[in-house]
Amino acid sequence: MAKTLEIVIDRNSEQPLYLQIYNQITYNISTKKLNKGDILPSSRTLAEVLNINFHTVNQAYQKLRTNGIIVLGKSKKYAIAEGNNSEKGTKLIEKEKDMVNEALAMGYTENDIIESVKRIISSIRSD
Amino acid sequence: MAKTLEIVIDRNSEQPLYLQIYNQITYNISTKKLNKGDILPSSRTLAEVLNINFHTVNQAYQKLRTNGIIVLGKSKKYAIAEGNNSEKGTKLIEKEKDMVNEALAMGYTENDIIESVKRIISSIRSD
DNA sequence: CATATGTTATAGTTATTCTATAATAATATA
DNA sequence: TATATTATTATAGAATAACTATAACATATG
Repeated sequence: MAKTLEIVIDRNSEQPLYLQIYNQITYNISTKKLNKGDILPSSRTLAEVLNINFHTVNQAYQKLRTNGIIVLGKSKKYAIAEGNNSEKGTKLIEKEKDMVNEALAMGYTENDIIESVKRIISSIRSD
Repeated sequence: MAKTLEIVIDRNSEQPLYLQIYNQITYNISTKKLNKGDILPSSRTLAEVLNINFHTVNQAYQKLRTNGIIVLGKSKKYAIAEGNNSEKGTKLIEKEKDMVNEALAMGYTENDIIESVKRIISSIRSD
């Protein structure tokens, strides 16, 4: 069952719990701690581990599913998607736009932003 | 007073009103529709134009101020900040990380992401 | 059959967001 | 000086989102 999935939730974060789960699962995927085909723990199991309600985990799973990041097998278990889902990214583009605008308004130059993104990608790659 | 500030709010958006205002002001700045030193409309005035409560506008202004994007002059009016505020960006980096992780998990390659950011920057520059 | 799973439904609580008023202090303006 | 405009603070309430608690159902697994 599921690799040991490292998720830490912070109840004092301004970020909703379900988004914390969502983001940390994408992190686990991009750092190859989770790989294509890997099975996720059931929402009830993960909820118990994290000491939260299973509906909250479900909310994260639904968002991952909507974005094509995980898929439900006929075994009724969620797994990391095999395929590419680059067509699903309209909301992602919107987020990128907001992020870029914010950075520019803060005084970052175009180069600053690109270098920053490159640095982030490298640091993720080395995790 | 204040350049004609183009802000459109969408009450059906999933994004809170104050964030819509925040994001659109950063957009106006990065597209040079607002420039350093330009004065923003008072929170009451903008609230009336947008047909929302002035506290909501205030929330956006406070966030802009916290991020060093606008400053309050002794005239009691908010203006676009003159200086660079690149040191304020720790939350921005967190957002970038989440964005990059999400993109990687969706199947974007590193190059996809960088190209996407470059494309967004270009499109903003040409607005 | 018994268990584990996702899904749906209902209900309630808590937190966030948005609104509505009012008051105060500081600045600008007539 | 007096009036108006501004940000700020303080309350309070309404509306929405997030989180929790149970229960029930269908399906797949062992």
